Amino acid sequence: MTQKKANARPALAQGDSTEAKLLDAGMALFGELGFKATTTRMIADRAGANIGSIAYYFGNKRGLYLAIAEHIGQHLKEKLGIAQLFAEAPPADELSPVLALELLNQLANKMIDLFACDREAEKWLMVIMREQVNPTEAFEHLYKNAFLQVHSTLSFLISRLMKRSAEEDEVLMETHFLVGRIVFLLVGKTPLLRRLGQTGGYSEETVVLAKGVMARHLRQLVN
Amino acid sequence: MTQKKANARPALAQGDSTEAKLLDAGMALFGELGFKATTTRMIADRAGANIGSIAYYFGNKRGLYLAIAEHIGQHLKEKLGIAQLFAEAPPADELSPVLALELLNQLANKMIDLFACDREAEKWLMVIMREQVNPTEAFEHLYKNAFLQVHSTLSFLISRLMKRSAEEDEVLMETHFLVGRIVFLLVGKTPLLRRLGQTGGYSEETVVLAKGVMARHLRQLVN
DNA sequence: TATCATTAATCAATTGATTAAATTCTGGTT
DNA sequence: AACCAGAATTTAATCAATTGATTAATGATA
Repeated sequence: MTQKKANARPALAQGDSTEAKLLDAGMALFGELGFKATTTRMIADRAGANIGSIAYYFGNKRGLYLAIAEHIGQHLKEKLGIAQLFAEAPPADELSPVLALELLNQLANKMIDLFACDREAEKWLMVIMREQVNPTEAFEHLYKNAFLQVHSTLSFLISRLMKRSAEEDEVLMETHFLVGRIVFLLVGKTPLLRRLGQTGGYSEETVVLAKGVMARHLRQLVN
Repeated sequence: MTQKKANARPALAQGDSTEAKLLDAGMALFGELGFKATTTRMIADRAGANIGSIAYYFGNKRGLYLAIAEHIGQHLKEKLGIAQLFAEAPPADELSPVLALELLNQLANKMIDLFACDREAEKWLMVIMREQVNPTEAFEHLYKNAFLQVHSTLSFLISRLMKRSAEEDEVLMETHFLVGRIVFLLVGKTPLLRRLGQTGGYSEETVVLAKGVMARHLRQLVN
């Protein structure tokens, strides 16, 4: 029996506590290697902690994974600032196509920066993506708190742009295609860098190019 | 020492031989679960073969994986019929934008069918994608014989469409965005089906919709 | 002192690999 | 056809290494 703390974890493990270091290490490793290929020893080593501490704080390996999934939704929303986006915008029913395009461009650019450049976010973005491809226990949470948040925000803006209803399949498909283009900057990073003759990571010019091409695509949604 | 056959395998293991069944089973499992999460016992069970036969035919688990990677390039080229595409087309330097658009639409539609509907191809498509995300020994082969084949064919057609050089970064980015949209039909299948309120797989109408939206996007490349 | 936290050691289960024996297949000879 | 020797293939059992989990002892903290 583990009498330990089990539940009732302090709101959001902060700083350099063992618990926080395990979450960070796990996020990086699960994102890079996936759940099965990541061993508890790797996590403990990377966190500079003992293997036993995983059980102490999270029950077991899967418990740590689920705890990580719960954090990711917050990370994503903070990074993209979806909340602020609407705070400054007018009420939904009087959002002009012009302003919708402007907001859509802002959000797309933020997403491109995140998926293409943010070396730290890269890790947990991959956790989200892996979970969409091979859903496990954590899928529901990540879908609802991460994927759907972004997807529905985008489809709302696109619906205003196209002067359609946000529930139409065509709007959803456009949204999915939009997300696919950006996601593939991360998922297909290795082959694209090859194609571009670059090494290491995307150059500043490449990111600008991606945003430019994306902006043109978005503009053409209005017609 | 294993004096067995080692190299010199009969061109392409056919039919219901143990070797072919191991390749099939491995393709499905590696594609679904990834290399690490797939055990040799799973493969043997699914193939209705003995665990030892993996070593007998392929040396070890990794050998089977690499053998599978070598088959995938052929599968892909057959399914997309890239060879035929150009057999019927005029020489490269006199390919009009109109015809390029037509060929591009054909290829894109074939890819959509493959990524969205082909339950059998789904497995080894995922092997290709996994390898682009987390390159291993098999990356070089799959990139050169699968990914690059498709990517360079698409970028050539797009370059004709945009009246640009096929080496320009903007053409490569358009190509990558095109591939990303289609790949995400597979990678993001679970969340998109949710969004569309469908279960199981894409409906016929959804596939038609995807092709229609894609066709509009391609048309807009001409401007 | 009593709770919280960390550590090292150990356990059972799983995994990829190996082996030797058993079985099937093949070509050549009578 | 019948037979057989040798190769090819399949099988069951076993091995060492790795893995997630557990435990009891120790250290730190309030």
